[in-house]
Amino acid sequence: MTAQNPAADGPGGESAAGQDRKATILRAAIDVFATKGYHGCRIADVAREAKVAYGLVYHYFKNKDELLQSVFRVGWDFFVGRVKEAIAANGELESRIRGICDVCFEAYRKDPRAVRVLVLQVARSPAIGGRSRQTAFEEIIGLCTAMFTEARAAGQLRAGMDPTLAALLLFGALEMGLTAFVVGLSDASDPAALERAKAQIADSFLNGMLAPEAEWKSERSATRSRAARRS
Amino acid sequence: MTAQNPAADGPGGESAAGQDRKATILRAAIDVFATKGYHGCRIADVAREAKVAYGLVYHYFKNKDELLQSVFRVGWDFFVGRVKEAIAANGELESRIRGICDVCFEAYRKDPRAVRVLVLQVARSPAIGGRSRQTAFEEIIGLCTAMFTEARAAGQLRAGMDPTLAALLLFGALEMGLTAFVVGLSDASDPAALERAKAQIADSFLNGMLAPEAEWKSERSATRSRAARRS
DNA sequence: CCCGCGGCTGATTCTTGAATCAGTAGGGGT
DNA sequence: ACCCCTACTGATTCAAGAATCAGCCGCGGG
Repeated sequence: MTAQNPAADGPGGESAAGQDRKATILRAAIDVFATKGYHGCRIADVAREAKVAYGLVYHYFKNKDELLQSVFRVGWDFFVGRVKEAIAANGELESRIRGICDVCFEAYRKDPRAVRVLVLQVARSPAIGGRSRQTAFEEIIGLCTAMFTEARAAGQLRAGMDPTLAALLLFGALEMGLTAFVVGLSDASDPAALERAKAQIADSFLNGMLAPEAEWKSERSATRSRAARRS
Repeated sequence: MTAQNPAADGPGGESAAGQDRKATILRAAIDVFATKGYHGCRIADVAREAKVAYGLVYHYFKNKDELLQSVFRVGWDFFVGRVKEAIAANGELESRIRGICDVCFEAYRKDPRAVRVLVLQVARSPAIGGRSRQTAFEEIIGLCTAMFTEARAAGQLRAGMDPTLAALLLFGALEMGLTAFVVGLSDASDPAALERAKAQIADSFLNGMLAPEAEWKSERSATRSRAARRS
């Protein structure tokens, strides 16, 4: 008992301390979902992890589903934002792809738990997240499809390659690569292993995806990538 | 009580009928899990789908989890078997890969529901299936890792490519490709779309994975895939 | 004919855990 | 001084649905 909250704001204003607590709960939710899974945990677990009263969770979140929803939205929006940046920051297809790989692996390095939740819990699961999962999925795929469509127009895609399928395969490769770490099949504690995996995913994806030299129109800057490919 | 007698066969009725019922329930479980998900359905749904009394489900399966376990084991064993065949039936890396792609897409064509359950429900999920998920995952990946290791020894792998990672990427691509259909992002009702996707997955994977001509020792038969790449 | 046995039934019981709610604390406005 | 509003608490309530169990039905054998 004894609600020990030294900070409270005036009426009508949002309490900074309140946002603090909310963030704590969100964080705890990520950790608990990551270890026990959405269905495998109780709200009590989240409350305990956050060191917060059971009821407070319901003070900030309508129900368990909204909690998951929030975890997802925060994590996903961040991720999508980073991917957009990676695309915008690079003009060339290869560096864009590598940028996207960077974003994924960096996210995992920085917060494996969160990635685990996104990859393992939300991404797959019919009921969980309702329509937002489907939407989110299409959000990223659409983003990258556009990128690949542009690349194809520039003649950079292997002939006959569907841009949407290209987008799917990129994330398929990334997701499975990350899953290996998440699931413990690869050694996540070794940063070098992460780097190696990242590089190899990008390499194998690119070299299968880039059109062969012969067909390049290349009004773009002369690509060093050609040289890289050779070796 | 607990009628756990496997050797018992009814007089005229035959225990074959019993196996029949059990199979019916298993089939119903696949369909229900596929549409509503493991957590999203009740045993009553399975019973209704199987047109069987509620209690009979518990007559044949200890509990809900064992039901899922059975669904998984049956489906997965079949799948792994087919993959083994595909590897054994072909001597060359490229045809083996294409064979594996065939198996996956054929399985989907034949029984989308079952694939859906394997891909969406069991594959990801910490609690579900307990340790069997982990094991099963390693089963396939190990199988293919061996294949790629062999290929690398023969100089067919791009330099520096890790066999396990190669295995992961192959299934990452396949799984995501299939997911697109499962989730409705691609048109599953169009058989041509399936064929196209299958071919493109194999192509993009192979052309990124096969070592470039220059580095080939090639005691193996010259692959037409080289020519395909050119065009 | 009746006894028992095994496949089978589905209402009943029991567990779990989500969500509620009556209430405390304390601060700031009036 | 009072009031009220927001943050917060955790025992209590309640529904869902997993698992049980008391018993039926039809047959074959004694």
